[in-house]
Amino acid sequence: MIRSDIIRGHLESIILRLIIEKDRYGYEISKEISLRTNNRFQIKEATLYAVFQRLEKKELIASYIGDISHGGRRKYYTITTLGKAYLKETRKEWQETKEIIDLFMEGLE
Amino acid sequence: MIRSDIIRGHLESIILRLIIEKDRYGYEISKEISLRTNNRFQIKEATLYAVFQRLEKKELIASYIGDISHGGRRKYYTITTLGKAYLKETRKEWQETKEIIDLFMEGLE
DNA sequence: ATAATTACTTTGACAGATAGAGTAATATGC
DNA sequence: GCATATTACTCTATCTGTCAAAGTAATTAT
Repeated sequence: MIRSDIIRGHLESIILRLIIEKDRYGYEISKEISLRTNNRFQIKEATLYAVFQRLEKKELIASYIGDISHGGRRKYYTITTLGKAYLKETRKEWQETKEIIDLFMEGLE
Repeated sequence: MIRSDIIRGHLESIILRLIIEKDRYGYEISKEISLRTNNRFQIKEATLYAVFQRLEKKELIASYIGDISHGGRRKYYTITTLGKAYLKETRKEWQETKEIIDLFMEGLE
């Protein structure tokens, strides 16, 4: 399992990325992250819902109550125009971050 | 300037990397980071010295007082065997982190 | 029935980053 | 000679993000 300090700062992007593909609900996103990373990273529930709150407050996502299947009522999230712009921005930032960290992680042996 | 949440988790590695090249003191490391990143990242003083404390506590570095030139007395840091091993480990971890985040940052448009 | 699974929420604690203020010595400009 | 800048480190208080833990609630499987 990858350390959370390392993923920290990318959680918003990861979640936005999954929501831009289609509207999704929390539990689904949690499972999808585990699936795509082969369990190398698992988001904790409390963290996930905290991120949702932040994103919604910043109006990068919006939510609506969906159907109540398989137990709990699902709360779906959809990305806003602002959210799409933000995601695009973070993708650029990620490229730059890689460059910078590689400066220190590469070379030497 | 790159967000600190994104560098968080790599600070220890960055500092160890600079110290493995040669013994260095705090102020020097701070300047060196700004220099190598073209000011795209600057470590804050308080952060730097907090990292030193953590690293020393974990015995990844050791320190000694150096000559008192240009003002304040310099405190030099040197990497330990444990620190070298740790650094090697984090380099592997960084490769994996890139893979994982790229999973979400690539594709799509 | 009851256990497991799906699904979301809230609270409190903790770790790491950092602003801000302080200490202290040397170097530079006038 | 004196003020200011620069070098160099330290400490405290605060903020933010992560997450353990516990709870609520409905559905599905045994």
